[in-house]
Amino acid sequence: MAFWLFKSEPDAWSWDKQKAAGTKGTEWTGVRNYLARNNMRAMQIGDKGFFYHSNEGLEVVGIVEVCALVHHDSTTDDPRWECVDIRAVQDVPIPVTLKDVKANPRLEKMALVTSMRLSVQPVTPEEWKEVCRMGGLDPAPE
DNA sequence: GCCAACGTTGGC
DNA sequence: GCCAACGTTGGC
Repeated sequence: MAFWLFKSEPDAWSWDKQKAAGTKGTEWTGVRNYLARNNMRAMQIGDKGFFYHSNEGLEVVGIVEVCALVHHDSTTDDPRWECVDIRAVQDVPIPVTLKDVKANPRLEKMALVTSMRLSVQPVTPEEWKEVCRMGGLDPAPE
């Protein structure tokens, strides 16, 4: 199983809305970046991800799970753009802020720091465990 | 609201 | 195929 990080501006799509979408989940639409799309192409059912609020909050607020493999993004006619479906799994009890991530030497290589603008990012198992620990989720959900 | 970083577009 | 111009993202 692989780990990921999904970025969203709370104004556009917040963690509350994601949770309200329930276990059926929602399409992660609107990605118009090849690298981000390729990350979604690599996702498997059951892969876990962090839900990160950009612009406002700047923190990891929840855990999500991939519940549908990549398929065409219904919000565009352009066949290049695809998306997966994700569903909320649980809150992160203590949201992990970008500041916290930057201040932690074990997370200095995290894409959140090094590839600031990438909206769908891979997360290593080590980073996953560390962010979960910081977020008050211990042991980390497998 | 500003601006740096970076991805994309388009002229050559 | 290069690279300058442009647009967008996202932290501050």
